[in-house]
Amino acid sequence: MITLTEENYIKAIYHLGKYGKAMVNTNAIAEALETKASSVTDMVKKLSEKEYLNYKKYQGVVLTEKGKHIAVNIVRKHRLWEVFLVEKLNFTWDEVHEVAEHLEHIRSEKLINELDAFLEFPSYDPHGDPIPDKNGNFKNIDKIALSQSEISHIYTCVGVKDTSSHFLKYLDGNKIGLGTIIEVLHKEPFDNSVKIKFNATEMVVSQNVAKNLFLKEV
Amino acid sequence: MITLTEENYIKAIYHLGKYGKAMVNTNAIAEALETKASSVTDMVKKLSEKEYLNYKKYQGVVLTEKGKHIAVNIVRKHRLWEVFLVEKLNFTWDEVHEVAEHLEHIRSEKLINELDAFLEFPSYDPHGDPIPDKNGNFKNIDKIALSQSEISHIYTCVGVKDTSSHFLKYLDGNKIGLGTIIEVLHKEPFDNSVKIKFNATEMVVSQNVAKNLFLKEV
DNA sequence: ACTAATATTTAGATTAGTCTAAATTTATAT
DNA sequence: ATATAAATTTAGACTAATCTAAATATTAGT
Ligand SMILES: [Mn+2]
Ligand SMILES: [Mn+2]
Ligand SMILES: [Mn+2]
Ligand SMILES: [Mn+2]
Repeated sequence: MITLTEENYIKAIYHLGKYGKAMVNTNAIAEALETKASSVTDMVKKLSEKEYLNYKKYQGVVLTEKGKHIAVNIVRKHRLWEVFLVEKLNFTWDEVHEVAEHLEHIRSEKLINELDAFLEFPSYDPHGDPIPDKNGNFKNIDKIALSQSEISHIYTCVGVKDTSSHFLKYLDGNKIGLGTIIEVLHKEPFDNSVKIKFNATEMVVSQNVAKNLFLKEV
Repeated sequence: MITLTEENYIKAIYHLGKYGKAMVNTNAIAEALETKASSVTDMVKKLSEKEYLNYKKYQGVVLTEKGKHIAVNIVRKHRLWEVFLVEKLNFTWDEVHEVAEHLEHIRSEKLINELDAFLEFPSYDPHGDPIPDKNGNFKNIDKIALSQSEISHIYTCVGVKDTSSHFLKYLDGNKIGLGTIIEVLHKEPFDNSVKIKFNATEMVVSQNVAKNLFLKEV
């Protein structure tokens, strides 16, 4: 049996280990879960014992296949619930995360597969993140950050990296959302800000914004 | 802050105290929650401390208004989720209880009120139990058990008392469900069995069944 | 009214998850 | 190479929820 807390650790480690990084270190996990490093050490020993991950003292952890499988299933549930909340219950994309954080732990194969069908097997969640299917496969779109874009090219906005309420509300306020068509007008080398144009509006966004907005060439 | 376990105790006490019974006793709670009497005593002290109920040593407990409010809210969530599972996700009425047992603890005002609206404000759950509205009011239908029925009267089946999978599957197997029109043909004094007729079918049901099937005079 | 059976509470132990503070290891910087 | 800083682990303590076994209170039967 796996506990809710264990699930949260495994998911956090999965997300932290996603981009490169051979090993995920203790402090990173502690920060992600808003807990203390000493608590992480304890839990990581237990998860290692249960073979959800491999743990090298003072080095960090790597999920096993068994651990990855658990993680992907939680991500699947999290993102499907997010779609449900936005599509069916009038939640905005900045409201869904907190509730999905709890719904993701409800354990019922039938529930999640029926929900998937009810939502007509969505491939992406409200933040543009891919939703694994019931076998754990997800179609990864090849997206780039706005900061990686090329001048005078035209892109569609397909996702966000930062899913915090602050950032999402900033985008809402500026009428940028998934599907928005963006032309890159200028990239300022001095502060890495980017001048963009969309729906006849021109605006300059900071490097911070540019790094957190994902695009796909149209 | 109230824990998931506390919520389960409060809900169990609410259901046990519903019919008459001034006080709910320790063993009844222990049985309902499949735990030991000593655990109940501990928890009941804590809930009393937090003013969710009044506890008289060796006598039992009664929920306070504060406790009742919590209980009704959990019941509301439980029954709304049950409706969702049946209406939208193809669950049968004997499959919903277990999952709803977990979903009922998800805490989000918006979630539950939007779900309520999405389901078009249902008044009854799949077992015929009334669903409290957001203010905690529920319209109680005046129903009687089949065992209380009168000969040659005609009734509509409006609910079940026992919501166990066993009983529900028995009803399914005999094509009895909510909405079924039933005529009472004979009541056998010897064993309290009842002979009924519905959809041109005649059958005899045991006292056990007769006590767990709720009817309303048509 | 007294005894026996039943119900309930207490005492003490256990497990999961967490924390602070101290000890240890690894990384960095002269 | 050595000292210092940063990261990590250990030790010991705490809370929530549970259990078993023993003690105590209530109820029922004669
Ligand atoms: Mn979570
Ligand atoms: Mn998301
Ligand atoms: Mn529950
Ligand atoms: Mn029900």
